[in-house]
Amino acid sequence: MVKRTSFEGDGCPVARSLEAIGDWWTLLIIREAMLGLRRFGEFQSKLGMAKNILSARLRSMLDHGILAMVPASDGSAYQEYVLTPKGRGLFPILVALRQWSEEFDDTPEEIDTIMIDRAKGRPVKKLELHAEDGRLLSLADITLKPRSAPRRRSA
Amino acid sequence: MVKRTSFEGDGCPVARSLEAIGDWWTLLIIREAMLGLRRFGEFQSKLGMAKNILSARLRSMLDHGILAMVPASDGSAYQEYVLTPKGRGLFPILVALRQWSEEFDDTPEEIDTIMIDRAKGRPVKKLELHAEDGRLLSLADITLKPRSAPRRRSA
DNA sequence: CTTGTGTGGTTGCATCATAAAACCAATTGG
DNA sequence: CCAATTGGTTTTATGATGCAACCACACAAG
Repeated sequence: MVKRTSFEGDGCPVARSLEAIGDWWTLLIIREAMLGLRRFGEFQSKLGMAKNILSARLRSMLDHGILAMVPASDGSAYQEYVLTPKGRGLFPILVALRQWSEEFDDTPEEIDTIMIDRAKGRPVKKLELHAEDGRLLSLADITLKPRSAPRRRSA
Repeated sequence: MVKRTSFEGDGCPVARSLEAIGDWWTLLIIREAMLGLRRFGEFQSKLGMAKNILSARLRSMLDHGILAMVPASDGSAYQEYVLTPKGRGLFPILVALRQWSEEFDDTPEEIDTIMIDRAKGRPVKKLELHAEDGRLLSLADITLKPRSAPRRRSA
């Protein structure tokens, strides 16, 4: 089996997230959903992607509980795709991706939008990771610990 | 050409980041690099991936300036792969992926590690997005603005 | 009720990327 | 110098992607 090496059984939470949203198009669909798109045709025309791929990704996100179908909206009998709380929880990931590009992209002049605080119209600050006591943490300040090592048979 | 729809020309910074690190294995390689792995064989045996794919991903990351080759380290004539500042800048993305899994995974008991503050040995807080004035921002509090639209030089 | 149009998909290929294994060169070790 | 390890490349098979064509349903007009 070649199977594209599913990360389902992996205990690494990064791998587990990638299992759900690591596809090529998934995060872009979620980005558009966060900007308010809801209909199949809206995603398809905005992203310019093949309809079968869009269909497969939407179904995968439904299965993962990232999107939900709501039976109505503007009166028509069609359905719409809306983010669940789990889907909205992806927001920091999108922000992190955006800010990495803003900070390190080789041709930042090609970036066409900036994220601003709606209330003040000012750019947002960088995402920050803090300790429980409030200290700002970077890569060098953290480490990983086994969770609680329950009886984990290597079955 | 089918070409997998490269996002190179896209002005969306999320797409631009995904162009560099949206591959299946790239973020896992970076995760291991952040944990201290440096050698080809270390990545290959730790991740259990095919060597040709690892080779292609490492080269891609070198091209993108995420990794660099350093000619020595422990005295041997081999080379090692180390994160550049741009590569270390991916840290918030990894944290965001991890925290999303921790918060929303359907089977969180399978997650085998937690990220802790090295100094205190306590779990870290969630990533937070703040406005310039310090207010905590969520998805509903932000919007996107065109970067520098006014200059309408007719090409 | 029949035709027409737009939405929301599915189905077939052709092509590309990925995976596993075999192979190979250079390094190191004895 | 011979053998094993490291660090890959090549080969081949299969799964994923992309495009276009097709199809089902809703809705509106005649």
